[in-house]
Amino acid sequence: MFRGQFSYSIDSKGRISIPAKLRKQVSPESNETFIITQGTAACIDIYPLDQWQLIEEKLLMLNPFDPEDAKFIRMISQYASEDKLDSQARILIPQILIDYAKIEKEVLILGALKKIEVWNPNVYKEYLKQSDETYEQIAAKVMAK
Amino acid sequence: MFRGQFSYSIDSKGRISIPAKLRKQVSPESNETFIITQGTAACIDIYPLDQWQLIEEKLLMLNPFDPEDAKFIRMISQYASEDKLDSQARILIPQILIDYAKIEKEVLILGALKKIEVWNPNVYKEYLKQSDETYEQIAAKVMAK
DNA sequence: GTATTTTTGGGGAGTTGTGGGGAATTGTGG
DNA sequence: CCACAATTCCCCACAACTCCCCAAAAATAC
Repeated sequence: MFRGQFSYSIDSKGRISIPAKLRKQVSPESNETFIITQGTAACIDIYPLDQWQLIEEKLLMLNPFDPEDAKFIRMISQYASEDKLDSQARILIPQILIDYAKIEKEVLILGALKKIEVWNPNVYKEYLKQSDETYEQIAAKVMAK
Repeated sequence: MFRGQFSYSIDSKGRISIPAKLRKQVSPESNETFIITQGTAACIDIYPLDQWQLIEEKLLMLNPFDPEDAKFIRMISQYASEDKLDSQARILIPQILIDYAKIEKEVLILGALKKIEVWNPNVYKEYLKQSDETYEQIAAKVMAK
């Protein structure tokens, strides 16, 4: 399970180191392979291979000849790219996702249970501000389920 | 499994390179052979041979004397053409499909799980706009299943 | 304070994407 | 059956990009 936040940087080739603490949580089955994709928020999501396969299983149950299902498949697949860590434990982020998440130099890496999120630190700050509800209120609501 | 999007171009002879990342996902049984056919959306579908054979199995179970079944069989078969990659990993797209998908010079290649789709980038942009739902909403719906 | 691990930077070989020449094949009309 | 045109197929070439490796700097552990 991924936890915590880390301030890192992205280099001129679009690579980001995966923090050592997070790396240790990745299951060996994933074999240092990750799927990088568009986050549902304004960030980049990084899934270990085994976690992503759970998502793909659901996509495979859809009917590709149904227009609506086909659209889901396109929207979810279009930004997904697979990559292995290089010998320095870095991962290459596709330019299209760097643009989507408005990432420049500094990045904020968040451990989010089953996945890892990569944010522009300023965008994340704004995102937290947007909500009218406090952490306390949100917690009460979510944890009541 | 095919994933991701790639901006490529079609050359004056109607050939398109299959992105290396997608090529690596093709099973060896398909032996670099693909079926190119009309997509159900405004695009061109490219199936590796082994995947296409699965579709043909389903088509064979249809009743060719049922008017609706027969029509579907005609429509999906009429433009289907088989081709192998050339030594530069390109395939030739039949002119009739280039016209159907309104492809000019730039093409957007989408990995869509079991098949590869080829779009005119502008047509695809319009197609995505038609949806009222955001990526976030669609993801929530699919993953709830 | 030293040794090890972790993060960041960059050079260079190999692969990939694009363009086009020319031989072989196909189809058409005489 | 042959000649011609058009198309298809196979090959070579090159620029751009990727990926792999080495290495320094910083942080952490001992």
